[in-house]
Amino acid sequence: MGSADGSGRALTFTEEARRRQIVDGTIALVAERGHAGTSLSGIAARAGISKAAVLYHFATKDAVVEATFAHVVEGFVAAVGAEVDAADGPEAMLLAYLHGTVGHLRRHPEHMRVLVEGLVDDRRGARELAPGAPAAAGRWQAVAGMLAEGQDAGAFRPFDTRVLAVVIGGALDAVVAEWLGDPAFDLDAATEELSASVLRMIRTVVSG
Amino acid sequence: MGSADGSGRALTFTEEARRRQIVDGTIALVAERGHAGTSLSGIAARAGISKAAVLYHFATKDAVVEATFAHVVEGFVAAVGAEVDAADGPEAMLLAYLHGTVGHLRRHPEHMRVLVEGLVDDRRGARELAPGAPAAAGRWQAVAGMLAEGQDAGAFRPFDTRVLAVVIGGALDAVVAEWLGDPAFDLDAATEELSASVLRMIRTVVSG
Amino acid sequence: MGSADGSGRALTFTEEARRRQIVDGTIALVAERGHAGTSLSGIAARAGISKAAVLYHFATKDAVVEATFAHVVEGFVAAVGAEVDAADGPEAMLLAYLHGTVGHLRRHPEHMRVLVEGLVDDRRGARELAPGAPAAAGRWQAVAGMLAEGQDAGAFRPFDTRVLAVVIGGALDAVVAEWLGDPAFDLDAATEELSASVLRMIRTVVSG
Amino acid sequence: MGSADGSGRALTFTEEARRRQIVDGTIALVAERGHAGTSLSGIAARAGISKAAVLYHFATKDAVVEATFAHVVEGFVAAVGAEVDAADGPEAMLLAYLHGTVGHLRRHPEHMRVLVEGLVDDRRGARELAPGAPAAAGRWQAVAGMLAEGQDAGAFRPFDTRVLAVVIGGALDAVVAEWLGDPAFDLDAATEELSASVLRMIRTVVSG
DNA sequence: CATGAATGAGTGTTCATTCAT
DNA sequence: TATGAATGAACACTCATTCAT
Repeated sequence: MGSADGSGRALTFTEEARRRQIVDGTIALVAERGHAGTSLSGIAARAGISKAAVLYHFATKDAVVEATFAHVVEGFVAAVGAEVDAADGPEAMLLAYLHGTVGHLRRHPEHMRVLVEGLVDDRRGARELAPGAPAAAGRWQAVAGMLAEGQDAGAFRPFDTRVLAVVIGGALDAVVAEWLGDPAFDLDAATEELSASVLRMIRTVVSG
Repeated sequence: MGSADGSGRALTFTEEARRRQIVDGTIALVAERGHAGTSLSGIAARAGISKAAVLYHFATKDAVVEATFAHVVEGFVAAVGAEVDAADGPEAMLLAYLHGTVGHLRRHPEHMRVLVEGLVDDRRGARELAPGAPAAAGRWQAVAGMLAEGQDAGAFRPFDTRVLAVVIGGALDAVVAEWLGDPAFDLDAATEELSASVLRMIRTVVSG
Repeated sequence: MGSADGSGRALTFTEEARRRQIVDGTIALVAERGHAGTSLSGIAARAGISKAAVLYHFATKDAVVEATFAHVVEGFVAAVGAEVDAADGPEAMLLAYLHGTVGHLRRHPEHMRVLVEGLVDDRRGARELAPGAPAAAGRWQAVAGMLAEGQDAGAFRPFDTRVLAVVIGGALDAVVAEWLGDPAFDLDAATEELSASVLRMIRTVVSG
Repeated sequence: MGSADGSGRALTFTEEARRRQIVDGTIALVAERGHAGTSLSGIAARAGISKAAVLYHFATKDAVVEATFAHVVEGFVAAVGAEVDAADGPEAMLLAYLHGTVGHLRRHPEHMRVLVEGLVDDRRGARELAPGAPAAAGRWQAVAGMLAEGQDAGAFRPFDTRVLAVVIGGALDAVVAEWLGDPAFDLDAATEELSASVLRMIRTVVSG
């Protein structure tokens, strides 16, 4: 059955390297053709190994996709988390989140599609990446947390934190997606505009 | 050859009914499984007819998908357009757009996924619904127009209209998507919150 | 069941006209795309009527093909037969056959492919036009007859008439086919060369 | 991706064997039902493997057909070429060609149809075996060469070599086809008669 | 540790044919 | 007399998966 089990046994160094190679190929492929256009043989070709080899390391194509998603999310959380942690106060944290997200995705545009096409149950019960569905239900829970903190500190006006997290998150995603679809789109300026708009949304006092 | 021509000749009543039946089935299927999970046989089964019968009416699976997309967009534009047209002034129009969109999608939740997975040219030149891509490049152009009008009228502060259209559109989509993923989500309250937030974003003067 | 029966009932004038229209379309289509590329809908489109209408007049696609073949053979036999009948003596008749065939096919190049792809039993027992098979077994029986006459008259040397009929027929077909494949091929000159060669083959005395 | 690449890498022994098995099945099928009646599933069934397995080894059905054609031509050219090369002088070479062809096709009657249905570009640009078309335009170019040599040597009378090559080739094909359609046909006697007739056609001096 | 070989289920599409009208 | 509507069977091809080696 190979080593693609969930037994928790430590992976060898080579093993780990192969998995990375496969995951990286998957990211690139999804970025190019979307999830629907990403076949196992495509992944294998990208990684320079055989289809069977991929399944030796991952048991299932779905497992590859899940691992890829996990890897991307992990990187995202780490990068943005670091920036957020370095910020002081709810507002600075929120801005750090916005800038951190944009910065990370600008550095890794191939991660965008993997990230945005959330995990969803398809008809066969298998898990599949699909669009238009809220990824993992709580994609913007971190944002909601910051908003709540800001409210507690009296810096933000009263509002439903879940709703505003969704609003801010959706706006953020849309801005990055716009840039992805049209590289001429000025992402920096847009991020500034977004930040300003978000502050207006949440601040208790807004000055012209 | 069937009647799946583009000759513009008027369709018979029965023909029109069958096409609707097929399009409706496709909408339902896309809502359930997404575009990637929507096969011709699935569509046929949904409509209670054979695969060949679907292709008798539509020449190609792509034609079915395109017709479905067109039908959904048409309905959306008609519904929201009517509400917007009935509104007075840029701000009212924008709010009408928000409420109109939410209202329409609440009445037709199955339309959401068809709408959000925009038409995109895939690698083989064929047209295919794909996620994460700004549908038809100008999905929020109407919003941008209202924003520009509001600025001209001096009611809105200065900002890049394209960027704010994207921000507002993204937020709107996200709110509806959240409700779709969790029917317990209070869509009405969220829409109010969204409206208030959007007004704060764009108004020259913001009061409490 | 329509009128496509073999009851021998006289066909109405309109009926006859429709059948001709269908047969003519089939000839054109076979000439363009070969038998394999000739579908019922192609035939119908060519004739400007519906698929069902074709089958109203012909019961079966195979029947259309057979009728087409019969029509073409009939025309061929009539044309060449007339020229042969007008000739005097076995040698003149044979030359008339060669020139008659070439002339007829030059006037009706679309008939060539219908003629050359002989009738053959395919796997399902249905009759189908297929290449490389001797059409109707006795395609060159007429030639064999002339050869026998010439031998009886002492004008031709002794040889197996069936074999030489096959040889002459094959050569004739090949010459016409060459012209069909390359219109620059000088068919008149080739026919002269063919005639001269055939005479050398069969004459008792050969001069020069 | 299978091994159906054109990379020129050497094929494994087993791989080569499978390909032969598939090609042989295709030859048999074409002989039985003609190219039009030769489907991928037919080929697979003949080879005792699944459709997918055939496509594992050959990328495309067209590739199977092309490989089959190439294999048959190769065998034909090798066999006839050897006999021709062993002959001395244009006349002997020509006779060797006739006897070589007949002998080879008698030993491999299934090759006839593959050989005679030449490679032709069909309307969709794909390559397909089609009837009635001069295979590869120069199917009898070798014959034309021998005829020219004979003329240069003064052994053959003057004539257009292309035309006589077509005539001789057509006659040869027809003789073999006649035998194929009727095994009772005495192929040896026919070949002798053909040879004699051809010599009469081309020799400067004809005796008796 | 990795692969070549194979497969069954499924893809969209074409085809000749049927039948109610 | 003709057709619009529908269909089942077949078509070439793709896919994720299995398994002996």
